[in-house]
Amino acid sequence: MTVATEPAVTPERRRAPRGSARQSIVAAATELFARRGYEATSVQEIVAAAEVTKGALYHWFGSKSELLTSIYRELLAEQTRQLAEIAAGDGPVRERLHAAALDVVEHTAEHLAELTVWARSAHLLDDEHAEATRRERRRYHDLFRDLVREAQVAGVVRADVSATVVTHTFLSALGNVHTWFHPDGPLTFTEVGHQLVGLFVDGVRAPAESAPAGDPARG
Amino acid sequence: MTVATEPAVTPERRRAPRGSARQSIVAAATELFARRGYEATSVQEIVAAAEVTKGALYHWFGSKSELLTSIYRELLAEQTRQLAEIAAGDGPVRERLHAAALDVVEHTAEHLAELTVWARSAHLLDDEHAEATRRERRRYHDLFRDLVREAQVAGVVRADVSATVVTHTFLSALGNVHTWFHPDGPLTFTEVGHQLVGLFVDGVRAPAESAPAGDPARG
Amino acid sequence: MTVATEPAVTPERRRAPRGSARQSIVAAATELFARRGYEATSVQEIVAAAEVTKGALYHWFGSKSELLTSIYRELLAEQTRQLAEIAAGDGPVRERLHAAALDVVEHTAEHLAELTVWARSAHLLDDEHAEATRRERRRYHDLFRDLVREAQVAGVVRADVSATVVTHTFLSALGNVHTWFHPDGPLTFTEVGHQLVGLFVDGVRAPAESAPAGDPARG
Amino acid sequence: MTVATEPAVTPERRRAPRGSARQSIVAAATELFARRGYEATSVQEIVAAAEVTKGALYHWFGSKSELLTSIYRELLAEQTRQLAEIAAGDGPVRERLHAAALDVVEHTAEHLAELTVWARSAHLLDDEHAEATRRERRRYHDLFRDLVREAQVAGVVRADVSATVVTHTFLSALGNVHTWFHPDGPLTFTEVGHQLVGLFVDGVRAPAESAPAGDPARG
DNA sequence: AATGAATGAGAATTCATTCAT
DNA sequence: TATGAATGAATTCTCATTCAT
Repeated sequence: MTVATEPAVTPERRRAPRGSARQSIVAAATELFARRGYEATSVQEIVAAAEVTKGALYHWFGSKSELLTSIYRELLAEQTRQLAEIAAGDGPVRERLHAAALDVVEHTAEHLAELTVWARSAHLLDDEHAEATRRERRRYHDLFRDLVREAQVAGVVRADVSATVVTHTFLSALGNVHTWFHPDGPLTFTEVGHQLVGLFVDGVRAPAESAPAGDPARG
Repeated sequence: MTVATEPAVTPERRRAPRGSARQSIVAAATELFARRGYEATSVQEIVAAAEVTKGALYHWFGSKSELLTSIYRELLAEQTRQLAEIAAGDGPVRERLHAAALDVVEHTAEHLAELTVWARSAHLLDDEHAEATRRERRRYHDLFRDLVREAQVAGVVRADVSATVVTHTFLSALGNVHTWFHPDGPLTFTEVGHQLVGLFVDGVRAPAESAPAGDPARG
Repeated sequence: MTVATEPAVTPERRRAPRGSARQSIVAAATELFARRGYEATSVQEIVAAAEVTKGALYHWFGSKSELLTSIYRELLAEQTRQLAEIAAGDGPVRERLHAAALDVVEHTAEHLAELTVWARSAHLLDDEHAEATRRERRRYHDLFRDLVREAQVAGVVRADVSATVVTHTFLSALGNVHTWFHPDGPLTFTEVGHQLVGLFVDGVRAPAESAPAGDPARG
Repeated sequence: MTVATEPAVTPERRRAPRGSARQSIVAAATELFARRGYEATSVQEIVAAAEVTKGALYHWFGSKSELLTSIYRELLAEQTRQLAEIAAGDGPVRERLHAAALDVVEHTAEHLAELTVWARSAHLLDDEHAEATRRERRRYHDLFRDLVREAQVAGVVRADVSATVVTHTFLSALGNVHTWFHPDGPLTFTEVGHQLVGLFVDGVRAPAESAPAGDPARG
């Protein structure tokens, strides 16, 4: 109070525009996590890339895992919003389900890197963070499963396999495209995604053969 | 124990003689990696659980990653052997493909924990180990894909989706059952696995509806 | 806010006006320092508990140590005031000394928590703060010692032990009651305090035995 | 004792003689903790002073607090051993009690620095370490208290003050000599200690005055 | 075939404090 | 009379690995 450290006029700002640190951190972390993996990326590297200090990072995020969680939750929230919108549409359920499936494909394509990181590192999180995310993830899953159920009731989707299994299968087949998809392969991610939806809907069986009784594949 | 890993003629023992430290290490590591993850398990914890010393571990394994790799390669080798045998059988391709699919399910069920570890941690390995495993993994994949191709040629599997995509989809759907399967749920793993094969073969579409022209689900 | 802390006529405000942040800070810090220790309490925790911001704390106190020092100096000032008053009384020295001793007991009982903090953390302070407090503390000590000396001269207190040792012993025995006193034990703090004064005055020797010549305990 | 840390012939030592790291660490830590305080001493400083690496320190001690605890427990064990021996002697209880008191004084004098550290920092320890030490500390206290009780029963020590209070008072008066004793003052520590035992035994009252009825100090 | 003390580099995190507003 | 984002240096601790024995 007795010390007037700074005159009224401040000639120039020291660093970046105020309040932008958080964004830089998220951007840098997303990029680094995606490229090198969560565990292999040190907090030091993140702050260096974001051009902020460690203190700033810990001002915004309580821990490295909270940072990871934050990134994922934003993604998840966006995707959930989209799915909820599609599911609440008023077209026939078959169309809504199909649109939902394609939406998952699109979203996965757009955020392949982040989702890959998540898939590999979620198990490292402490319970606190894991729990919150699990609830949100579950909400997303339930939304999709309810759509599948609606389709089963409407006779559009086979009812001899539980909606839960159908949902998990589809979502995890997509959620792991990162393990084998190569951007420089013959197909774009979206093409692959559409083939995948096709497989999911019709199965691998050649059309000619379609569903004869006593099929051994029915086990 | 029930598996005779030892062919009649073995010129020299491959590795560990009578009940040695090596086995304890592998057992302990498998269990810990599965329970806590590879990165979260320290070498110290492994040797404590295996009741051996660090020196012993480094006597048998050059590094922590070599230990992880060893565990996975043994699994992979066994699975590849079985698949090769099935693929080389002389029944109709449809049956061989189906048997192969069920075999993947069974094997996955038996080694869920180890496979989970692998799925999460493979990306952490140094190039040297990664490369060797990738080659073997690729061999397994190719074996399966060739079977799919054979089935496509025979008109048993639809040919409008690449055999590679079909293979990856099936394998990764199965490879990620660990993310959602709960042993105390209503279905056993094997039941889930069979439903999964069913889905894979016939798709989710309700039979009645089967493949009408101009289906919107066909995009 | 509901409390009118403001007497009608106050020439100038000493410090905090109406229910200000300063009081919340002192209250919160006292409580936290007492419960968790000075070093283990972060400035962040203090401001959270006081429901003010860091800036506010640093507005009122130059540093964390100044905050600690402030708390202690207020206590010390109060106690010194009381002691000075008692010492300056006009009763016989024996009575004044006894009253002083009981006053220490009462005051210690009332401020056990804060005094504990001080005893544990004073050594951490930077020289500047340490010095100021040391002088005041010394003044308090000297006041008590002078009373003891007066009592020695008057033949009320034994003269074969230095007044300084007597003073320190008594004050430090009391100053460390916190290490062993439990509020839920059989005695109240005040009862313990009185026993302590009794011990201090008469010693532990059984009265019957009192002071025979050549007592081995005198060694 | 059973371990001969020093092999007869060692061609050349890389650094210090094998296995000596632990001792260097304890020595360095004791010295630094005593001089600068526990919290103010960093692990870095300890290893620098001990000429070992951080890893070595953490090989021998699980944490900084474990190191502190170890130092104190050794001290406590030694003191307890001595006290037990004295208490179990076969002289009259008055003599044994007196010997015990002097032993505390001697031991405190010898280890003033370490005990000071402990007094100031014990409250920082995590529960695990605190608990173990508390039990041992309690054992020491009980040993002393039992001796006091025995003396009370024998009529050597006044019985109107609980043995527990007597014990605590004496032990904590001594345990806090560090707060006021200056080595360059007029008295040696041992002299002060003996005066203290004298005070403890006979009280501050001048002999002539001894215990008249209705003494106000008895309140 | 194994020991286990020691390494050394680097990890995440904390924290009192500052300062533009 | 505050605010709170940002600092930056220090802190404790971890861990895979080595190596003399």
